[in-house]
Amino acid sequence: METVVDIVGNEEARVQDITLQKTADPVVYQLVRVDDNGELVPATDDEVMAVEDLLEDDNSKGGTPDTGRTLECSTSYGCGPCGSDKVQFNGSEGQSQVEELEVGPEKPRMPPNPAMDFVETDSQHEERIPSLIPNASDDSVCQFGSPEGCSKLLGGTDESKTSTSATGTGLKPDFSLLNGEIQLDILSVKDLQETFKATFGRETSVKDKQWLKRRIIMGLTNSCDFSTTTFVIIDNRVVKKGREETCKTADCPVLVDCVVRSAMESHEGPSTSHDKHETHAIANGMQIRSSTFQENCGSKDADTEQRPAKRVRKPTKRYIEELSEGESRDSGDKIVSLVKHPANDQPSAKVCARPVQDFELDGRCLTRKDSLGGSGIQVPYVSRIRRSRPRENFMTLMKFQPSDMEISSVLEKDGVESSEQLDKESGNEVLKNSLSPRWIQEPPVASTERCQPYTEKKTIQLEKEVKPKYLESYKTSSDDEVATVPTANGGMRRKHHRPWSLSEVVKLVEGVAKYGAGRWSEIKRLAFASYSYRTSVDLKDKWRNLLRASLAELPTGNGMPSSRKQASVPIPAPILSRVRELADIQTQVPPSFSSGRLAGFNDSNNTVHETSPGFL
DNA sequence: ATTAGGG
DNA sequence: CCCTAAT
Repeated sequence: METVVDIVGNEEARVQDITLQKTADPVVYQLVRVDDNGELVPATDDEVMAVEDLLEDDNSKGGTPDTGRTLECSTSYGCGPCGSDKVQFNGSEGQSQVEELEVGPEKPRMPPNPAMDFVETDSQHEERIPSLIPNASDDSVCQFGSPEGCSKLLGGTDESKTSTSATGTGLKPDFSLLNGEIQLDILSVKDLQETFKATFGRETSVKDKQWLKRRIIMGLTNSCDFSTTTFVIIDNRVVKKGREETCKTADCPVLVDCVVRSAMESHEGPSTSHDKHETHAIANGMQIRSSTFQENCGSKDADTEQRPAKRVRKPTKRYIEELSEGESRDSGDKIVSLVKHPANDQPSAKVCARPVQDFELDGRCLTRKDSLGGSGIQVPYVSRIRRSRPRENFMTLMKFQPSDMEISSVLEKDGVESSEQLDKESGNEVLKNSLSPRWIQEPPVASTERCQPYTEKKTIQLEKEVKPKYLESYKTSSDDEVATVPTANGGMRRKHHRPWSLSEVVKLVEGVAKYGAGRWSEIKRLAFASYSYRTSVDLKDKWRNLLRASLAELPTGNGMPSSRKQASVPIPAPILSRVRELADIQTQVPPSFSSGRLAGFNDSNNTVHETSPGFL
């Protein structure tokens, strides 16, 4: 049994590129897996994430961006006669399988571009991606789709196909400059690199003129058609074309080879033909795909390139936008909101507090088609944001850390930072390095490792021990949407009570300290950007409650037990006292009243001061 | 659209 | 939390 992963619709068949695009554009992934029955099954969220992790890891490793890469996954599969697992990724544009099929015929008019050549450059540069792929069991693989602006996606998946729109738009400013390849020939490497940059918006370190030329030409031409690149990962290895050998070796039961190739590559030249074949053979399950691939390219032409035309990479809409506008995030936000997953309600443009974070979020739009066959509904979601219940996690943490000490220390730090930190700790985190499912972090080392020797590529392991149940729970827990429920009187009511986590409370307190009570919208925007739920009204209400709680606590004397309701999340005394202080400050505006205790807070702008520990 | 308050 | 009045 082999597992095949098809990545269709990548703008380019290189993982690296995909990775890059992720940061540059919202990327839409479609992950579909072919199960044992040969049915297309939507990949699970975890699988999608796994793929993302893979990509991210790869990216972080930092290879040369421009070099081709090979994705290799070593997974250990049993040798048994298992059905093949296939996973397909389709670009947003492509409709899953259907799309693939079309591909061949569809593109009669291939541009003459040079194919991309991984091969040329690649071989030297190959790198392995550290990632993962999972286990053999039934589902595993993932596929990445072509990155595209989400907006595009949303708008219509087919844009890409219709070369027109995309192309037409702003992508080509450079074109004029360069008039075709002719000029490219006389350019120096440096110039080519410049051009490359101008064309693709990113630097390249590649010095190979040919390569650069091709890329540039592609970039320019590309607009006209959409590129569907297919990566085929067979077993776990992704190989570029030309690596037949590896493929062959694949038969080794344990070790699987995943071959990734771009569709174009398969067409490539002379030697290619048989390559395809092999690939084909190798991946029994996937015949369809491979065949389709081949078809695609047919004509090639004038290019200096010998290879049949590869599909050209079509710059994504977003990419174009970025080039022209230079603005990165807004589309992302829009998209997100469209999708209804307001990870961040407010762009929080004013604050630079956490641009990076936001960007990360925005930049990634994950969409999955739930339906098989590509006709389905797209279920978009922001990928990496795993929202779990902060509170639970937090509480867990708290168990180990005496609340008072912990909190106070946290408070001592700068407000924002501390709160963010808390967040991370609480598992709300968006950052990838935050706690992620263990299956990603602790890959079960597969027995397959041994087989690896084949290539120099690095292997990645995709963990796929995700169990269905786990997944289920995951899904349910991750819905951070503000689920609303129609009420009898016709209004909408929030479905779930969202207990305030300590971290949220801390944030709120900090926010009040910084911006002042009453400026809820500000606090909301600045301090609660990551909590899309929690409206400014919520903040206000919570503050009110906190205030009450803090006051209730004062009367040391007596009746505390009955009068005071225990909040679901006990608010640490230090925080309550802090609340009190803030309240005092607010009300006692007059500076005249600066007692020693309040000294630090006289100024409303005041950030947390670290003095007087006793204070907190 | 945001706030303050009451329920 | 929701709802509403007042800004």
